[in-house]
Amino acid sequence: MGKVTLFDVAERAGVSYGTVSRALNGRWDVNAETAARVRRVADEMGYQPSHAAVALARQRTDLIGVVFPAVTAGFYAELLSAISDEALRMGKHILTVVAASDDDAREQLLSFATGRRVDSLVVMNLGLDDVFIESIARRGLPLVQLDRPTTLKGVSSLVIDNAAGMEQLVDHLVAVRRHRHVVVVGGPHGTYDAEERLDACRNALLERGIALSDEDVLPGDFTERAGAAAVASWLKAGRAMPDAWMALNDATALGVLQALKEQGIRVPEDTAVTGFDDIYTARFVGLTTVEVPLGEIGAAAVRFAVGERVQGHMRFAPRLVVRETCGRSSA
Amino acid sequence: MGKVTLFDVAERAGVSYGTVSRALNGRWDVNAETAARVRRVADEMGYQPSHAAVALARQRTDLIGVVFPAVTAGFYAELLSAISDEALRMGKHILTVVAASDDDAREQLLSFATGRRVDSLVVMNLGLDDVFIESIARRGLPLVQLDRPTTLKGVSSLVIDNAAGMEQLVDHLVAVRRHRHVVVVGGPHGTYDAEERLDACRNALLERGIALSDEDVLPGDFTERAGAAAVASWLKAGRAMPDAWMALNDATALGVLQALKEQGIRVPEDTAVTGFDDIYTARFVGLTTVEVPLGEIGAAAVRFAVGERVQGHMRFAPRLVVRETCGRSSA
DNA sequence: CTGTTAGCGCATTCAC
DNA sequence: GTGAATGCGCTAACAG
Repeated sequence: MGKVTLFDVAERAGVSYGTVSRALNGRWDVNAETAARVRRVADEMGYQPSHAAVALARQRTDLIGVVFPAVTAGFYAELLSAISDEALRMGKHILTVVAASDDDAREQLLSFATGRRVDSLVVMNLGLDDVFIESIARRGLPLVQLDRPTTLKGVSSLVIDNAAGMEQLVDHLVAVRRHRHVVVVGGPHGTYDAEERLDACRNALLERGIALSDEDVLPGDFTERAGAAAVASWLKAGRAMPDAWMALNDATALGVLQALKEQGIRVPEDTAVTGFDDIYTARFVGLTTVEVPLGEIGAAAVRFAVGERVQGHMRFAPRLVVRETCGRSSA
Repeated sequence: MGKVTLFDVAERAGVSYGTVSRALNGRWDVNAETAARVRRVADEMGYQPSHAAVALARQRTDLIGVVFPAVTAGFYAELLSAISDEALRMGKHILTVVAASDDDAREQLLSFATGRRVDSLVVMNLGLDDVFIESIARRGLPLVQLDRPTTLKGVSSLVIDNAAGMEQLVDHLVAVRRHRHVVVVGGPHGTYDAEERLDACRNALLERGIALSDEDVLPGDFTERAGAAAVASWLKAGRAMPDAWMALNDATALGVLQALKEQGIRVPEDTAVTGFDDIYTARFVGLTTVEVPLGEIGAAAVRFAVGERVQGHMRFAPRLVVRETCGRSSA
């Protein structure tokens, strides 16, 4: 119950509390014997430094702010787990904010920056523009961005190698059977991942001799609903079922699959479906997709967040996960 | 860039910084005019109080520690979202720890308690015994437990009304078609939810004239693997396919469904399957289950965590979600 | 109502 | 090596 302070330990150990501070922080200029004794006493008394006091004195909170949007909370579970893990390993903690809206996110980030609430920030998919990002980075907080590459000063970025992922998917598609006509369901306009995936997809297909016409690219927003809507609109337009549906993320693919199923269209017999991300649900619907190494990304994010090297960039390659929605290679 | 302090504001506003503190904290004993001016100046200067200093002076961190196990991280996404939301609304923040193991969790909790890292704690499914829980609650931190009821002093508990959930499930099962033989796949031994659900299930079935023999209760641990294993062992034992499989949580049900599918056993034609929780994946496999109001629970958790009323108990009723795994009522 | 004065618990110069 | 003295930025109790 009694909160043990540095002072208490000092008294009990028969030294001044300055010495205790040094001993406990493992500094070189302390008599080894004294240090050992102090350490023992502190241990016996169950001493734990007050984070608030340390933070105030040292101007450092040991807190990493992690901000992500509510809509896709499930997707970030593994990432959060990895971040928390690595943070603990480094003696830091995670202050999580699930932002209900992009505006909320901005407000929180701003408050974090000026209020010195955290030491560094990890953000993702919040629709933040460079001007804003920079304005907060300039406040001195190292910032790690997980949704797109950046060259801003003081901000690091960890991104997915979307092209590599798409190529694996297309390779698999053509390897497994002949595909002449594929349609893709896109993601939110203006977001890096959505656009890069679309481009990569288009290129990869073209290399295999499959052209993507404008009508073959359906609008989407990375949600299941958009996937289902895409199928519905396609059917309503009376167009022939394509050989494959390529969704730019798994959530969309799930929507596509569900809509297809409701229409009695069999997968993979009548058409194929691919996703991107390999979320938890994917395996239960047999979705063929590419797995994004969230664990590695999370760990790297923390390292960049706490690292002295305030700036860095990494690209993570996804890995193909073959399940049933494209059929199995007969090769 | 320049960190604005109370002192700066005071100087600029021409008052002492004690007054600024009072004005900004909206205390009654300040001249309305002065307060307004101070507030305006603070605003202009972009003043933000230093959390560390406030925490130290006020002995309060405005932080709620949320600790949950990594294994089921996905399940907590919505809960975390709700908690974060309500916390923000109350001017608090969430310090999230995804504990890799129960031992990690204990260590963190202990450190939180003695190090005054957070003001209160929300914990769930960490395999913590009462002795431990009490030892940390006694340290003065309000504790909200989300996995089982408790009568410990200083700790609140929010639990699911498992009996209500099971009854709805069983009701649905018998309403939709005749069921004579049902088998259930259990959860981790010794956990409240697992045991209460099993009891409730047994009772609910008995009331409808369906008895559960010992062989009809398969061991499990709330994972997909356990669900699949249960089916496998059942089949290996050469026993006849039951009319229904009741899994005590959704993850288990997913495993059951998958194993069944691999064996070519159709659902719901050949047998029915039920779950519990209504996780995100459930809808994509058409799982009939009960939905746990995670949003409400999360919000309530925060309220208990920050509330002056340090102790409280609530029970949340799940809601039946009918999909396909039991067939549709022909009524 | 407002200015002054102690702490809050610790890190970190300085002297000794 | 170790003790004493400052300061981190703010709250709160105290005088005026």
